[in-house]
Amino acid sequence: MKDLIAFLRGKGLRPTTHRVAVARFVFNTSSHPSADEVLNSVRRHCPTISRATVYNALDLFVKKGLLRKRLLKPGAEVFDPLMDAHHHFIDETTGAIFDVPLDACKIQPTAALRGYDIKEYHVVLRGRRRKTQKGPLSWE
Amino acid sequence: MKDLIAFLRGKGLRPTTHRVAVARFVFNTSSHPSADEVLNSVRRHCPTISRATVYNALDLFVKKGLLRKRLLKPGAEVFDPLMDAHHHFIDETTGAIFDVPLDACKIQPTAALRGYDIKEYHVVLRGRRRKTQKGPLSWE
DNA sequence: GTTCGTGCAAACGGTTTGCAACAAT
DNA sequence: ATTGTTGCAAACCGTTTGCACGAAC
Repeated sequence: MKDLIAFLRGKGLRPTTHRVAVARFVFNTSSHPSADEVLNSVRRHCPTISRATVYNALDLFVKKGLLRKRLLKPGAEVFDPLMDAHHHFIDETTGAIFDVPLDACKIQPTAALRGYDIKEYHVVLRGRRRKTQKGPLSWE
Repeated sequence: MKDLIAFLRGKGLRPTTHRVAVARFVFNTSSHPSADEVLNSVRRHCPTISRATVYNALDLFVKKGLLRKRLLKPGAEVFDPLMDAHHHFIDETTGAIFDVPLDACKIQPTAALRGYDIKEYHVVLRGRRRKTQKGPLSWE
């Protein structure tokens, strides 16, 4: 993808083959993959890439503000390419993680939160996804 | 503590010395410790206890519904003795985690959440705690 | 030729597991 | 005797680090 190369270059990152391979996967999924899932997926099309290179690329993307690392499942941190503030829904039967738009669950901070300067908040919803819906995001 | 022994026994757990030592620490802190922090604290008063015993006790407490394991900081899961649904505030300067009552941030689910059967939700607030407050919980 | 990127392997930290000894019932 | 509990050590898994080679500027 041409614009991925421009995207990386625009952020001051040299668009090396491996970096682009990692970027192509991680910026085009909403599956919230762990680093090892990224590694395995990228290896399908780029079998020579090493674990360290994937970790380097992901950490670099996080440091440059292209990607976010999130605590959403036990055992491994996951990567989320959606940089705008938003929330998450976790299907407790499948473990699948869905993005939820920020305004889908606005909170009303009450007096109990006096004493806290809230810079951001993140809601994790848990439950089951109804089967009648289609597509990963009901708001798309 | 006498009632801790009764508490454990009431849940079908034999109140062994080590189990009570773990329980005494973890049910009387709101510091959201990791398993290793529990180990180190318990070892101060019970130097012989092994890592496996602490992990066993904590997992047992979680399985019996006395304790909750939470994804609140990177690197290690933390334990929370507050079983009623509630939220958390994380001070981004100190990393300290504070409990926040459930009704302190009620959410208004919007139409965007059609398609999700929400069983529970958990809000993580981030920011800074104002110094003028005292005590770990502004609602105490 | 100096910096940056890569691969490999080792190290690391938190957690889990296998096993033998022991205590409780 | 059977079951449950403990300690030790090793294994395990995700991640980080050290280092040498190679590519890019």
